[in-house]
Amino acid sequence: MVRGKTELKRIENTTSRQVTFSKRRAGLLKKAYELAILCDAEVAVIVFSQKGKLAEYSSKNNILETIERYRSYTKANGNSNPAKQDLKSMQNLKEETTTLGKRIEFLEATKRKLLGENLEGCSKDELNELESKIEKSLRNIRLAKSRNLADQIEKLKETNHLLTKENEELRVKLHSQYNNVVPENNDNEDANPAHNRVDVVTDLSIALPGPCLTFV
Amino acid sequence: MVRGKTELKRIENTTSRQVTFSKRRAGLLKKAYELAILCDAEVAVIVFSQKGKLAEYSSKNNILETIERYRSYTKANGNSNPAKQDLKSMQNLKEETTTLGKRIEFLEATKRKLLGENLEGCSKDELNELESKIEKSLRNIRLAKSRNLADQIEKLKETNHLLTKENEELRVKLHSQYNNVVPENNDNEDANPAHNRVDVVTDLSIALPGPCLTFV
DNA sequence: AACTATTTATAAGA
DNA sequence: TTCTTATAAATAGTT
Repeated sequence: MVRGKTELKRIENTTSRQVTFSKRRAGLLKKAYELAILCDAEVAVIVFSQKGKLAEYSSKNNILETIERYRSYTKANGNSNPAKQDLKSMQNLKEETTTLGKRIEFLEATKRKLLGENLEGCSKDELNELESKIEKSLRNIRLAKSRNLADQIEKLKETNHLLTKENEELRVKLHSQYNNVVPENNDNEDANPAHNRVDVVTDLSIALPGPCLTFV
Repeated sequence: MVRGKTELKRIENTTSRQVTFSKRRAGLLKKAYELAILCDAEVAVIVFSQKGKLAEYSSKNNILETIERYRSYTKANGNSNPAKQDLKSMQNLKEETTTLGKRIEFLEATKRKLLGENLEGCSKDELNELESKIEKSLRNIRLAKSRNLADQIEKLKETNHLLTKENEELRVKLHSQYNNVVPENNDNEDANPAHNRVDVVTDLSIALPGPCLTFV
């Protein structure tokens, strides 16, 4: 690898993954070829791209020879269930994979354009359309973010409300049981009621035995 | 290869052939592994040494999976007896369409998100990431638009320049052949030189017989 | 198995 | 896709 060594993990960018795939596939097949020639070895390589495209290398005339040798070697043969299938449905399935492959290609191209990549071939009209789509998308995303924040605030308020109520109840309870232990806090300089509540709870945890409320 | 590049032919010295085999076999398997990881490809490698020792690499749990996929792929391409087909191949093809279908589903979901649709299930982090991607995309699209416009302007200027020259030549020609027919236009009130040129050409088409310049 | 001088492979950019 | 180029990786011959 080169130009800042690559980490050994899936390349996320589709384009560069495909380019790297082409190059490395060629490299792998070349290495296989050299190994076979230089060392007189029997070598078979099978590669399927993500789109399902096949590439292969075989030092034999037919790669199936090597595969058969492999089967014998591993004694894993003896499968070959000779149940037969209809040619027509086979062809249909093959056509289907082709169709699906094309759709994947198309979707990947669309995705790249939406991400603002590979825009070289786009006409003015295409660019304008793309721009308005992306602007709309951005509005939607920001809307979703706002909603997300609003929801969060709503939930926090609710929690806050519940806590306040609970707190109030506790305070009342305390007041009735330990009439003179809990300070009224009327003179407390901190005007933030939340702080007052925390103070009360803290006092509670000191004043009362057993489990107590804590804020997590 | 190194230290005076090796010729691509069988290494005759047995020892060095074996040593080279070990090194290169390791290299080949490593390359296969990297290709599978980096490019998310399905790779199978089988190597038999001259002594018949087996080495293999497979990106799947079992190399037979890839071998079966290979069989299906080549059969589906019509490389085998068209009358009968193998059940296994059929199953593999079905699996393949399922895999491709899943990828399509994923790509379509990605596309919808990029278009700002179906954002309900997104977390805050997802939304932020999406937003920055889309902002980047918008910048790229606008850049492409600017380039597009700049190109257009450049081309128009060029055309303009050519037309001006052509026009000038025609005017000279006219002047020499019909000395008194073409007006000098010195008193023309329109200060726009482009308009002057069009006037001249228009005059030309009226004054002369035969084919004339037209602007398309 | 290590070393190291060179050749190869290849990532990024055009 | 193909070309170029800078740099990482592979490896032939040696120890």
